[in-house]
Amino acid sequence: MTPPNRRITIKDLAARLAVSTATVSNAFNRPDQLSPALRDRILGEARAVGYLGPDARGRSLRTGRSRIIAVVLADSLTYSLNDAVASEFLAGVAEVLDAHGHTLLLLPSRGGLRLESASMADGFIVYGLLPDPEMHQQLPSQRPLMSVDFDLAGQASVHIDNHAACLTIARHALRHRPSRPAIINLRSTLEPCNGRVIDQPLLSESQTITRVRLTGFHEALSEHHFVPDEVPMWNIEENTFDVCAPVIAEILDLPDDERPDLLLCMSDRIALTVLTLAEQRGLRIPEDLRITGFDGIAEGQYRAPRLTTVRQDSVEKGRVAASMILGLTPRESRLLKTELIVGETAP
Amino acid sequence: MTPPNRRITIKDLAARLAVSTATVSNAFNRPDQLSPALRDRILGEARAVGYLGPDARGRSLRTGRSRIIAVVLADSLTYSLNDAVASEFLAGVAEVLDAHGHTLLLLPSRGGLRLESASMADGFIVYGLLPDPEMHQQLPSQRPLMSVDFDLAGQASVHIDNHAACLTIARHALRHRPSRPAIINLRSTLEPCNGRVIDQPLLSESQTITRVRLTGFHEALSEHHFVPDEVPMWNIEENTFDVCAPVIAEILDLPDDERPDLLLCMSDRIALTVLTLAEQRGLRIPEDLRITGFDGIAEGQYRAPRLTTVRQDSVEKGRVAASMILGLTPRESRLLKTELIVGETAP
DNA sequence: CTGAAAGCGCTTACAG
DNA sequence: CTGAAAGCGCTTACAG
Repeated sequence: MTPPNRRITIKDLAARLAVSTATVSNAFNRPDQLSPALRDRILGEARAVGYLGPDARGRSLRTGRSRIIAVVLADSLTYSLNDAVASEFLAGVAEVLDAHGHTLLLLPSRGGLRLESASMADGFIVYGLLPDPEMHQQLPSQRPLMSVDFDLAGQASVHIDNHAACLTIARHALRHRPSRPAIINLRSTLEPCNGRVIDQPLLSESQTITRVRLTGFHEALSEHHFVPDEVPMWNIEENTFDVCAPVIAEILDLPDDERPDLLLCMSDRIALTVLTLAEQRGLRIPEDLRITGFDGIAEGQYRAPRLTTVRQDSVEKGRVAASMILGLTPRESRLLKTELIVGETAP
Repeated sequence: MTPPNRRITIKDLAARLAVSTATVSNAFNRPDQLSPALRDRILGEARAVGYLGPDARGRSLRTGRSRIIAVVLADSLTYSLNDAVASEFLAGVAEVLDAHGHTLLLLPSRGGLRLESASMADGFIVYGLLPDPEMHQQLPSQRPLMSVDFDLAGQASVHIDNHAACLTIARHALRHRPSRPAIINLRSTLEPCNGRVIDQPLLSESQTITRVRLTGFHEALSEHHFVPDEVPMWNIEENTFDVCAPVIAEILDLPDDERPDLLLCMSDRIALTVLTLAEQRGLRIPEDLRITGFDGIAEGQYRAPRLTTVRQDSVEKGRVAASMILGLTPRESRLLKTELIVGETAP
């Protein structure tokens, strides 16, 4: 009898049944390679002794494949898991992986990639701009890699058209001409800045999609005869209520004749924080303040007033990325559609 | 020269440097086992040829450890990733794993466990009640296993005291005596039911924590001289806005003299949906309708009116589960504290 | 301080 | 239809 504590292997099973390990393996993996009777005998014995099937460690070493796909998250795991946009993206990835017998490994990128387990994965999806641009070179170069929401030299990527989306929503918002439009950026400055942006240098368009969004806003402002450089801007370092709140309080607490009456926000999280703080201050939306967001998260739509925003289909983004990494879809860069949602915060 | 396409191994490196594979391995894993000079030479050559370090597949087969911990999610991955409570839990797990050089594998439980990759993991955290109670037997029995928010025979678990928490919040809510209290359950019926619960049999306390919550509500109602069985109950099958909304609309659209004036909800998601739909109908909160939630998610607090609810620290729950599975904390069942949060929906 | 050798559990061409 | 054998990449006692 196999001692209960020891792990049971294909070899044990083969010995008990006086067949070869190849036959046991075939019983699990290639039913056509042995007679049904023998297969039943093997699977029956496996059940009887509590053998759950070939161990993934041996299998992955032998075959070179683990059926694990890693998503490398530029932001911390804590942030990513609590952010609606990132969560939807992951749900889309997981959905496709699951449907094709793969599982999802979550890899943080802070403090260097954790190569030990990373080298387990069959492919990598890098989500969002990595803190260190060289970091992707720490990933096994022979395995498929793709990026989402930013570009990695020579790799396929999935994007939305941030410029067009921002142009569209800003044009919509500006049809009702504001007296004092303003912009709230998300991580757009070269150096961290949580507050008003005056002369701080900004990241370039190739460095962050939020800079591309800014260009879209600016273009629409120009069309409406505002001078983009004169439109006040604030910047926010992390897309969470706690980090947004003080900056937004600063904006809303400006004297009435300085307080913006249109806020173009780079995320729904920012816009929702504006909404909450504005309501607390008794400002009327949209009469006193018009607000636009970006992303189209559920929280912005399942409330009154609903957010005017651009919906990006993050779930679909995840599905596309997963399909490509599994090779179900040709690995080529894709641009996904966005949709203007007109809510009550900027009708 | 190693052909560029072929994976580089410790063996290649050893050959190039005319040392043994043991020494190359030691250069990466046990710096004290070789001279600094030799180590530098090895690591330098590794960098030069693009060798990223020992492959996890070989290592995990040899050592029997992968530094991967799997979280088995009772609900679908899509739901779990988009649910605030589950996301916070995962964030807590990920935080501790990350700090200790481990990574997180997400395993859905629908349609049977995906053993192929599951057998890779060093340990398992099962979150929420599995669809099939026998399912955990499909997990390797030699590796650590623990359950969260439900019990698995003979395994450690992490819980909150749902009974006490619900007793506390219901007592608070009932201090202002309602005319028509009612309860909105979450997945408490034996057969799926999305609507009013009249005679449907309920799950037992050992089957679901929501039944335990119900008992807490009932106890407080009794104390306040209500007859629990006469207090109307509704049930909701999935904790999402879309599934909640029709049931809640049905409740709020009752004639004024039948509509509850206190709704004890088993989750913040339910309570927030009540709030949104009540506001749309022009009901005054809390004058016309008092609402309590459960969970204490951010979305319920970063708004006006804030939800009266019980805060459970899901992040901490994740941290505790991860610490135990890694063996940093003794693997024994734990009961975490909860806290009553008095917001404006039931002052 | 360094190396030769065994073996983790598995799958796969190949031979019979 | 079945089995003997090789080898995936690695680490670890052990010998020198």
